[in-house]
Amino acid sequence: MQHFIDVILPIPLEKCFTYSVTPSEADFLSPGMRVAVPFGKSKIYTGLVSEIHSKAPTVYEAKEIHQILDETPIVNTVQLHHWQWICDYYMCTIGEVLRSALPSAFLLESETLILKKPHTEVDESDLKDDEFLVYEALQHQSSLKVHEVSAIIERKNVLPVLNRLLAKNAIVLKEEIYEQYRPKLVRYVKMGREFLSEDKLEALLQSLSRAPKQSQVVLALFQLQASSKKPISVNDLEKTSGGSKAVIKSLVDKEILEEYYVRQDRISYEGEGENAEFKQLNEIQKNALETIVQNFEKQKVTLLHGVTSSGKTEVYVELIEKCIQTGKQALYLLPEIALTTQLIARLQQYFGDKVSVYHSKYSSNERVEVWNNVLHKNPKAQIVIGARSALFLPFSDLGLIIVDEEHEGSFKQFDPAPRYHARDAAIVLSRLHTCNILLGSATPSIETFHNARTGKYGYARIDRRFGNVLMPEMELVDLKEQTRKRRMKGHFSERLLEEINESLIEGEQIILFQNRRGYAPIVECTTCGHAPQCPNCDVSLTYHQYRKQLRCHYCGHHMALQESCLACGSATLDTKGFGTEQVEQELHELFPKVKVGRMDLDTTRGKHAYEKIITAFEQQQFDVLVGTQMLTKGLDFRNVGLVGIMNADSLLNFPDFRAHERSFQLLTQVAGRAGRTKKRGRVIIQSYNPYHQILKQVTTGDYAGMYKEQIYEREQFIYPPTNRIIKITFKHKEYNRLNEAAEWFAKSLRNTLMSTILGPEYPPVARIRNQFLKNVIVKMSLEESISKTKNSIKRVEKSFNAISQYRSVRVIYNVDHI
DNA sequence: AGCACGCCGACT
DNA sequence: GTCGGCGTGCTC
Repeated sequence: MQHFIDVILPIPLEKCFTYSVTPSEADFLSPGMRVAVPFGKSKIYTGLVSEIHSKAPTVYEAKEIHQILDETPIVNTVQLHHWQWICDYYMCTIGEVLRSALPSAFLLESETLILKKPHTEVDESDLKDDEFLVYEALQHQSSLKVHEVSAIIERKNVLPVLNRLLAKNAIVLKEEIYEQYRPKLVRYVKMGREFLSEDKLEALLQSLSRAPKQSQVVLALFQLQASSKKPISVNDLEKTSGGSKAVIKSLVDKEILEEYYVRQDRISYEGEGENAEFKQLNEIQKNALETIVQNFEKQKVTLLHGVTSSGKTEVYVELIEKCIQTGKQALYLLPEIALTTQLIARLQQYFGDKVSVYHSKYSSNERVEVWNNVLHKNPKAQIVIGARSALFLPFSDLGLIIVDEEHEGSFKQFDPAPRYHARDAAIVLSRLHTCNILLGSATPSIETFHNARTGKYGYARIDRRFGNVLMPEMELVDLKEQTRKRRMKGHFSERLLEEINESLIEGEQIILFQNRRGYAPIVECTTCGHAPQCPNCDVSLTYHQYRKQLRCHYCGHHMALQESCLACGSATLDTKGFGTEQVEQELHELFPKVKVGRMDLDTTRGKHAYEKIITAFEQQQFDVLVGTQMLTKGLDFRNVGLVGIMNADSLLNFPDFRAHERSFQLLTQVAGRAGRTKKRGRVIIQSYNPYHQILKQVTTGDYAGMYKEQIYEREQFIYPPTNRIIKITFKHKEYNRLNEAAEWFAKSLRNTLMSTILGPEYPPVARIRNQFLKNVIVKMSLEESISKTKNSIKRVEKSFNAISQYRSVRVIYNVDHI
């Protein structure tokens, strides 16, 4: 009987690929193991075995696999089911899910090697110049890589040359794959066996009397060995002995020292271990915990709705403790930016080295280690705290998932596919594991709160801050009036300045929030009205003062700021709008002595920049922190007495059905940074529209009112949660072709679907990186079958792709888009 | 997604 | 005349 395997390849293709295997391979393999398989003319890819069977494909000859890469599966069957759900629900291919789920070091790709053909003589005069160069290089080196060849002949396209050399019988090609994961090895040394006794050592030191450095190293090593049983790394020896690497090496060469390697984990917790006492929960927290546990017993997804700084984390800690006591694994999901060292350190204090962290700032090798620890149920990874991609780890026995800051839009992956929502995918995962899941937020998303209201989810509430700290006092400032009365200094109202002054006198710190980075989003000529635009995108360029640059926030295009207008030549340039840089600068002018820090994408570029700013602010190295959204997430600063929102309108006027919900959440969260200790914090919200309903609801903490109004609007205008939406984006570099294609698609959808179809419409930024964009939104009632509708959409896409002018237009699905 | 194949302009 | 541009089609 012939044997075959179905393989998932990390490429965006609907089809499954079948390869043939030998009986013994079929016996050895099981789903979830990686195999290297030939794909296309020459490439070798890593794929994942999804099924082993004996149904021979009918329309093609299955290729044989190249090699088996794993001894045991690295992905379990629960994961495969979960991935299948993700690709079905979010309308992408399982290959795309695979690609984003596995750490990249697991996905090896082949590299073509060029070798000299053995036992053949080539007439060198027969070779052209560049061919000769390659041939010549191969006389000295056994093999060349493609990029090395391209360096030798100083050209990008090397294939013609290689093909000619192949034809002339001078070279052969070989595909090679490499394991990318390398364990970290640490070099240790010990005394050679012969010199272990005291007298031997003496003799040795005698013989080294003319090599003072070497004897110094030997002595140091001897002392180190005597003082502790621990192995001694080369680095340690180098430091204590003062001898260089070369000295140590020569000792090793003389076999006086013996070196050996030990595999070391890249990520390990060096702290004291579980030393921190669990904080005693207060009555309200206890009640919440009890409600949660009751809901868990009913196997319900549960929402923990606790105001900012109400001590949700302590409740999580209790639940995690309960979970790990049963020997099960726990997953704690957070938005990327909320994964701060503050929080991680806190959890490590409670759970010691049982905590592993997993997120995008980790290198691929580090991720492989966490993956393997989870896979082997290593106690080190019994608790995983991570960003959305931690959802893909190979949990086999999950007991609890916590999705903290559940309302955060960044849980939804935007680009590339799979465009999944980590909260919703986590709920599905919890079902597959029959495990408990808790969603936590101070400002739940309308969706989640709706589910709690209708009884689908359990609901627990903490409506008081921990330690009975009062909610901050909020005040709205009317910018219109302030401007009319000429009470503004730059972008600061009189009230805000008063409060800043008072806080500074009190020695409290201040956070100022402005949801825009750079100095000003528009530079405009007051003579002719010209404003520099990005050549690749339909946006005006933002002025960044620190480099005197105009930058595009969509494609990264930048140019120097011109002294005079590029259109009319006059020097009457003015800026419109303002960003964090300008707030920072005005502060410097208004309060020359005050130290100001800024936290936005521009100041947090480096790997640890983010941490540095937070620590510096924590240690009160500056008094004021100006920043964007980043400030809102899970930061816990003790000494902040005042939060100022420079301009709330930029949030409220966002052209999006979630703008109001998001404004409420963002403003409430920023405000929550104020007064987290005994003294009541103050919040000043500046707005041109202070009577806006949402602002009123923020200041009175009226979540219920906000929910009631929003849910009514969502129902009226056919949006989630009372309906479902799928956004389809079309992308192409030709304006006309895109329009025609999008129109065609929308028309076909209207003909085939019951659903409401919106558009096609241009998004607010209609061109990015020279690609025009157009959106169609499919709105479905909850009664419609999602899978049927999705299938119909896929069928429309098929006929769409059959039209040759349209085929090059990219179609991007975004299910439940944020 | 890659990558080969194939057809057209701009250069040694 | 070749080199290299990117449109089109295929990958078990």
